[in-house]
Amino acid sequence: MKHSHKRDAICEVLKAKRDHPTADMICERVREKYPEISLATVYRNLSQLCSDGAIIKIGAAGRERYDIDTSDHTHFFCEACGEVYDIFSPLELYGLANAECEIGGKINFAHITFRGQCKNCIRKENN
Amino acid sequence: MKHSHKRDAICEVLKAKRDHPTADMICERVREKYPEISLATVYRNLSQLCSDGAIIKIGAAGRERYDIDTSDHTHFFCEACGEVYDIFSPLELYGLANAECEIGGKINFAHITFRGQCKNCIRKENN
DNA sequence: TCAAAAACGATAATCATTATTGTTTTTGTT
DNA sequence: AACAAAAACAATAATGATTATCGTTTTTGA
Repeated sequence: MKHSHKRDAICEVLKAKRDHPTADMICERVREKYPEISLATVYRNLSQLCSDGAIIKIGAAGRERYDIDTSDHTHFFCEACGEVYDIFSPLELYGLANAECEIGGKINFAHITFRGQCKNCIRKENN
Repeated sequence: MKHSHKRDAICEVLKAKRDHPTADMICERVREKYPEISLATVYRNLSQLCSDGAIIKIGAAGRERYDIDTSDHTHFFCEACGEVYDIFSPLELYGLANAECEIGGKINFAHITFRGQCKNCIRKENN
C-alpha cells in the first residue's frame, strides 16, 4: 500500500479527528494543507482506501461518513447535535450468532447504528 | 390517516410482497393497477407514509428500500442474490442496553443490518 | 353545488457521488 | 540525470436517486 501525498493527507485527517467526517468535511480539512485539492480527488482516494481496507464507510444513507478505525464496532448518531460516537463493545453482544441462526445463512458484515440523544444533549435539555 | 387511492395502492403493494422494494419497484407494481402513476407520486406518498409512521425506510445507502412492517426488527441483505430478509428476534438480543450503557445516552432507534450469504445461495454454491 | 384543500403527472432541480479528459507528478530504469 | 510508463491530479461533465415546482385534476365537506 503506497500512498500519494494527498492520499496520505486524507488518512492524516481521518486519524487526527475521529468524528467520522463526510467527503466534503474531509476535503475542507485537507485543503488546510493542500488548498488546491479537488473534491473528486477526495472521493477517488476514499473509495480506493475503502477497497484497500484501510478505511470504512459507515453506511449513513444519503450522506456517507468515513472512519479510519476498521475494527468491528458500532455507531451512535446523536439526533440532537449530529455527533457520531463509537461503541466498542464486542460485536458478539449484538446478537450476530442469533441472527445467523435465525436466517440460516452466513453473516460477513454487521452494520449497526443506533440513533438517539447523547449524554451531553440530555444534560443540556435538563437545564 | 386518510389515504388517497394511489397511496392505498402503494400500501397494498407493500403488503402483498414483503420483499422491501425500492421506490421504482413499487412504482412498477402500482402501474399494474394505475398505469399512469408517476414516480414522483410514489416518492411523495412514500415519504408521507414514512412521516405518518405507516411504513419505514430500511436505510440502505444509495438506494432506499421500504417496509410496511414497522415493528422492531432487523434486516439481512444477501450479497449473492440481493434478497433482503427479515430477522424478527427481539431487539434486546442486539445489545441495545449495552450500547446505551456504553454511550451514556438514550437510544430511540436501532438500525441493524447484516450482510452475508443466505441459505439458498450457500446451497447453490455447494453444488 | 361549489370553493378550498389535497393529490396528481410531468418535469425541472438538487445533491451526493462517479466518470471522463487532458495535464501534472511520481516511479523505476537506464 | 533523463526519460518513458504509470499513477494521480484538477476541473468538470455525467449519473442516479430523490425532492421541489407548477399548472391541472380530483376529492372533500360545508
